[in-house]
Amino acid sequence: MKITLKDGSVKEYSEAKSIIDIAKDISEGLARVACAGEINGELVDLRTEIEGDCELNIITATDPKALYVIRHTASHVLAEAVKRLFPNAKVTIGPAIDDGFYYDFDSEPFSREDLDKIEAEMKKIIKEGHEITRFTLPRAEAIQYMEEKGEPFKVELIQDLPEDAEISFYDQGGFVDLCAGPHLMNTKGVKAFKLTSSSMAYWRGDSNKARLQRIYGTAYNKKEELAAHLERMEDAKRRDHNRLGREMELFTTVDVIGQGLPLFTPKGTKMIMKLQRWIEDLEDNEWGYMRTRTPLMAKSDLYKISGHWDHYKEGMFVFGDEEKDKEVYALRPMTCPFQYYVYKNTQKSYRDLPCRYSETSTLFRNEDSGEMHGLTRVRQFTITEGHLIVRPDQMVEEFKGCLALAKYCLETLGVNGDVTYHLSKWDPENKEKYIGEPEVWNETEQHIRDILTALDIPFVEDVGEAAFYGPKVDINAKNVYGKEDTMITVQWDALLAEQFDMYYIDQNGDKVRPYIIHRTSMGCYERTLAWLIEKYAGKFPTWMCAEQVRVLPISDKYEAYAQEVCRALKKSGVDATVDSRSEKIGFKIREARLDKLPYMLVVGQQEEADHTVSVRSRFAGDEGVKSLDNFIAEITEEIRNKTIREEMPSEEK
RNA sequence: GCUUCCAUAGCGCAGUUGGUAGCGCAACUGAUUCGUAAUCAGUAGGUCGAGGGUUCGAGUCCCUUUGGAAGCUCCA
Repeated sequence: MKITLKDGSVKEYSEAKSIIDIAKDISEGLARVACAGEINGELVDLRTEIEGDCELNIITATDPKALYVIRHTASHVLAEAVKRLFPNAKVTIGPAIDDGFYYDFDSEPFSREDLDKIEAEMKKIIKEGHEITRFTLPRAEAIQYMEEKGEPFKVELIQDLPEDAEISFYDQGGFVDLCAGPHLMNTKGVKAFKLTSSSMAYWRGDSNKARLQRIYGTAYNKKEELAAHLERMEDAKRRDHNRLGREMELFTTVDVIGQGLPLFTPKGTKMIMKLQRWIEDLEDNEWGYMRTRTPLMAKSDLYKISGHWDHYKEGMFVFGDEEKDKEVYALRPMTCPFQYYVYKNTQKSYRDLPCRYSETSTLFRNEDSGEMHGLTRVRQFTITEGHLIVRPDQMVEEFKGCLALAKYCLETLGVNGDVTYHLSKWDPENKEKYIGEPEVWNETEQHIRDILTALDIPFVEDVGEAAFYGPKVDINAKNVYGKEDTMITVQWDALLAEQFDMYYIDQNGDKVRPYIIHRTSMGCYERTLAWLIEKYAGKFPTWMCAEQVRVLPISDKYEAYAQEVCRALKKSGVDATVDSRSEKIGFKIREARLDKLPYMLVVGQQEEADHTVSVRSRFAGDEGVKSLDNFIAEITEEIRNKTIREEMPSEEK
């Protein structure tokens, strides 16, 4: 057989040979650093026997793909260490994940001290340098083997595998774990790892099943890479909006007000208002939207028509008891039906469509108490929410327009490169969660697929993520810790018009059901602000800053001029303040830097005499002396264009 | 809702085997009037989240409870 290597060279063997033996054949050095193989692009174990012609890439420790194998082996070392220290713990599963690995145990909870002990034990196991060997058993024998070892979770895993499956195990010096691999050849290959945290997890993610203890860790090829990763995690903590947003006094929470109900301070409110004014004007002036203003609550009757009463009652704040009270009200968890009744206010002709309604809409959702987090999961939030009532023949064009608007918003915020697009589909296996016919679902999903393809937007498809009334496009972003949240959603709805008896009159004078697009252009302000805080680490583009310029008089003598400068800036729409405290200029600059202000204007005798300002910015440091008029012209231009200036390297002290 | 951890001045923290509640920043008062990242001096601020228990004595140990964090589950 012929084996083509990565560099194009070809090796020929007369009989089947394992990848590790091929590596040894090439050089002993290569065999030492080999972590896995890649046969025709598929990651496989080094022990894999190659039987026919193929392309082989031997993955070495420095290859990023090796991390998956290193981490997987690290999770086995973790399991062995736990079994040594806690013999009663039962092992379950332990995969490699994006930035590390975890292993779930049925055990008493682990404390940080336990993790430290386990970490020390893992180091011992690695130092002992156990050879890792692989063997297989027929299914029945595998079950018996794991039963004898007293590992019921492993038995359950094997029972789910096909009858005729050959079950693979990995043995590292006596510790044997059911595993599909791939793994390193020796525990020594785990060179740099750290256990990061422990938490609770359910067996197979099912809250009705056993509660397990999950230990998270991370592993890298080199100690420096591990250190860099831990440094990134520290940086993420510094950027965390839930911490930085409070530090910067953008928002706060109060225990007597309640969980998931953030309060925005003047600074945070100003930022949100800048975003809101921008979006409202943009939608109304350039994208043909009409603004509505509808109630924050409604009688249960409305939600019964919309289907929310049956599908989403648990998530709503409901006032009153249906048994006792004549009328029951609920705060709205969405805007849709309210805007439908705006549409229904007058009879519409086909000429009136599309009707693009938008509203800066406050919504209420009764999330579970453990779900709330900073500004990203809250019980009251305000979203730039809209519904487009369109003729079926306009649907594709309008849906495209919604995505184009969303993309424009993301670009302006400077975050378009950080998102992923998802086509969220229904789940045909779970029909009771959705309304409408399967054919309609498949048809609309294909329409959206075509639109995304036409717009040249790369996307992934997620089963079971659709709204109950239709499929949608979700635009997701990751937070500093890599957790994904939906920022923007555009939803296709060919069904709810029926429930609300919405129609328009077509050319023939017939009543026709319109289609509906549920969409947001920038998402909800709370979540978007959280995202911006983390993206910019609090150093926002000038246009969205609550305080854009601070005028710093050298001494009290120049306060009058400083106030004059400030007034001139405010008159031009720039958010400016004066730091008139009797402090030294160095101190005022330090504070302004810590407040992450874009611009500081130092003014003293010279500036007052020449009607100039000494400009110091977050982007370029000392920008020199400019005439006041010039500075105002520049900064108003920067704000109007929503320019994102490049930050200079941090000189924080 | 579940598991673990945490809760001490406005914020960030320290507080020894249980023995008189502390530090830094901020705040306030005064002095200083200064040219690009911290001027000096002083003052005030706390039922140690709440409730109960053990003890001669609890910030510290135990129980209950409230809130926060991480993770899980859920998410129109």
